[in-house]
Amino acid sequence: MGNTPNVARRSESSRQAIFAAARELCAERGYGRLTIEAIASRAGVSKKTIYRWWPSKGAVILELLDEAATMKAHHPDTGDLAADLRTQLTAVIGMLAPPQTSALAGVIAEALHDPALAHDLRERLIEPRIAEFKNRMRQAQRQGQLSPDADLDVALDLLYGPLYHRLAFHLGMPDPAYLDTLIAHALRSLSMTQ
Amino acid sequence: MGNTPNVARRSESSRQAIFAAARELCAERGYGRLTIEAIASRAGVSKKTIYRWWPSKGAVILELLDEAATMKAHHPDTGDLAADLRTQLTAVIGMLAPPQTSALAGVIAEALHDPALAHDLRERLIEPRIAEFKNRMRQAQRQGQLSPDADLDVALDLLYGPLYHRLAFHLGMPDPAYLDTLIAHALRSLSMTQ
Amino acid sequence: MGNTPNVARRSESSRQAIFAAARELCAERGYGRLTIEAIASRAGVSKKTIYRWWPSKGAVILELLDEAATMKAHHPDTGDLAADLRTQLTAVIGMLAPPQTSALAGVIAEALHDPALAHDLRERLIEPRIAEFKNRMRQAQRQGQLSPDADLDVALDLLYGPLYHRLAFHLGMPDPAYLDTLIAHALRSLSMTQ
Amino acid sequence: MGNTPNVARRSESSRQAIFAAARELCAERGYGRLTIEAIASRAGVSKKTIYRWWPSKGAVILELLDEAATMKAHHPDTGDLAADLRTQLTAVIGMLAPPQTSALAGVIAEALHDPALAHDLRERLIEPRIAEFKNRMRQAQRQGQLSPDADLDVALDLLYGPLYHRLAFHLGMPDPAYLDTLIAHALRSLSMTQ
DNA sequence: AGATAACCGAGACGGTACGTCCCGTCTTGTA
DNA sequence: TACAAGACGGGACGTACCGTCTCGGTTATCT
Repeated sequence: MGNTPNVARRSESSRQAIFAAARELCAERGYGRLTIEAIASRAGVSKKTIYRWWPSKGAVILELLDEAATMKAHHPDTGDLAADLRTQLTAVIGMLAPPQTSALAGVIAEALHDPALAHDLRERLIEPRIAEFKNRMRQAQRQGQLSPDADLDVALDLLYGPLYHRLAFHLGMPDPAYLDTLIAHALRSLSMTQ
Repeated sequence: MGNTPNVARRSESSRQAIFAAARELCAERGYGRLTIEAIASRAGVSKKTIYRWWPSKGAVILELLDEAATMKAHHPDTGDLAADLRTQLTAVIGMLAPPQTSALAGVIAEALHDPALAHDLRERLIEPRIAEFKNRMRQAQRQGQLSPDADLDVALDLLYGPLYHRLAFHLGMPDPAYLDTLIAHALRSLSMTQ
Repeated sequence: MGNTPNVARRSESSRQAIFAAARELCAERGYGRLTIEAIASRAGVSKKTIYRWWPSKGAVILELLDEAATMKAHHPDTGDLAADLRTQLTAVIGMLAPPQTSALAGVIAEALHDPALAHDLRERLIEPRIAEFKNRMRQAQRQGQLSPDADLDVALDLLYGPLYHRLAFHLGMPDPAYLDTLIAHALRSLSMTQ
Repeated sequence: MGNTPNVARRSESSRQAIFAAARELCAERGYGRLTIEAIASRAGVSKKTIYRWWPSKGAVILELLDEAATMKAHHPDTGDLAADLRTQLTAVIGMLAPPQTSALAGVIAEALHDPALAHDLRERLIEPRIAEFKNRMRQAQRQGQLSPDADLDVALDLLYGPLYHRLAFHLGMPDPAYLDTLIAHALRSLSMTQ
């Protein structure tokens, strides 16, 4: 009574084994063929252990992506907005790369019919990155590289939209030259006063 | 003269019953909970009949969408480009509407891990519509509403991209006012000389 | 208008093709894996044509066996009863030979759960042969090789029983020496007066 | 001390439910119309649970028969060989009774095209009973009721053969009087010196 | 220094759907 | 009208995973 409650005595080694297995299997078979059973088996872990900590395979992958994402610096600020955007967009393109085996593309697909996963995806993975993006854009506004009037929601849509449009219909990711063209169009339209 | 071959031929009534069942079930349960078994059962059709003509539920939905799409006129040409784009984009937004039960969103999700479906989705549904879009844009160029130099691939990315970006992360579809803002930005940047 | 009615215009060539296909497939895959579809396909015949003339695959095989059986002389009468029985039993053993691919064994198995087939099997194939057997035995009685009191039903049971008992439990068919032993026991007990 | 291994173990209640369902359904519909699906459904068990432990419906029925058989005393020894044989044969006749719904007849039929099942049928069900039969016969030899020279394989064939011959061709099982006649013939021929 | 309670592996379990096979019926044109 | 071709509704097959559930065993705090 009145004593400290048990903290979760979660096994970190199991957690890492699960992530490693999930990453490997996703790369080998693609997200669609990935199963909890296979992850458990490959990780040498009981299925129960996975279900104890995550509600679905999407949640495992989401946490894995989140962990990977937070390990990297994001939205570099070299002072050159267009160059920094190119760097960042190229990184995202790399993560969506072959849609078959891209963990991120898999989670996006699953989230389309799983509202709980969609919620977590937006809240834990996407919105923090959107905030970072807007911070970088505001910094550009302060530095006079972008009009102070620029609508940052529009900026997000114009810059990131093409990637997901192309992902959705397998139109191929933009090559570097075309990416520059896109960035140029977006920045140009954002910097014009209405 | 050139008469019908000696084969038992496909039942049109089964085909329509399958489409009707698929449409209903997708609306009721969402694409993710849709199963071939349920479609067959609701349509009063054997599973074999579905598998005889389509390789997966995605292919059924794709053909259904294609049939629905070709029944409607597309990319209206009222002479007012921005208005016509608003009309068209609003129609697409309507099809993606609640991602849970949108047949189109479901096919997009499935195509992310099914290359064969992805191929058909692009070839049968998307590319013809992209061609229509570009025709409309070329018409606008002829009419002087759009710079003759405008890059139509960029146009596609800037105008449609935001929809799929928002779909992917459940950011909510653009409302009419914001849609106009997007269209304005896109057209503005396209019409500037490089 | 009082003209002659159409007699059944059954195609004899189809009938023979069906029998040939059935025989081959039964030998190749065994009776258990034999299907009407495969017979039709191999025979170059429509399934409908098979169903028009036979109610089941068992009936096809039964007719095939009947046709084969009636082409051979049965129950030879060389004057030596034991030798003739040995000849006849050896022929039957040959027909039951590898139970997997024996058409006769297959029909027997199927008749165990198909009363209509069982009826036809008994009536068309078995009872005529039982009658022949009894005729031969009666001839032996007339010739003094068998007691006139011998119970021919018992004779049938004692002589043929061992084959089916061994068939049922895969105990291996009697070899020639053992077959002679069986015949000797049977005839001895039949010839004793009670 | 040699304790239980660290594994989830088989559910005895499921096993009994499966046997009960199989028994009932076999009696209701006959072995031929018996399906794994129906057994699973009636037993309130998943199909996988059946397939986990048995390779086919024949194997389920075989184990069920084995279990039932080992629960009863066999080959009684009252000192009267003919009477004991009559008792035993009558029991077997009862198990083969209506071929449609006899589980034993069903397994025999299936074993005719399933070598693995045939193997198990012989090894687990039949050979132990043959051994019991021979023990009883040897006891009779010791007690002077049967010639010490009697060939026990022949005895088996002559006594049990008629049952399976009659089963195979739906000739009707022997009635008690005829059964006595058969036993008398068999024992007589076995007890004669060669 | 136990006690004890959560975690862990293993994997059986009731389910649902899969995609396939074959059934027996039917439809369509040809001969 | 018999036939080949083969689509059809139906039902069972055997498999794959789902998410839940016991089972013993192993930790790792908390008395």
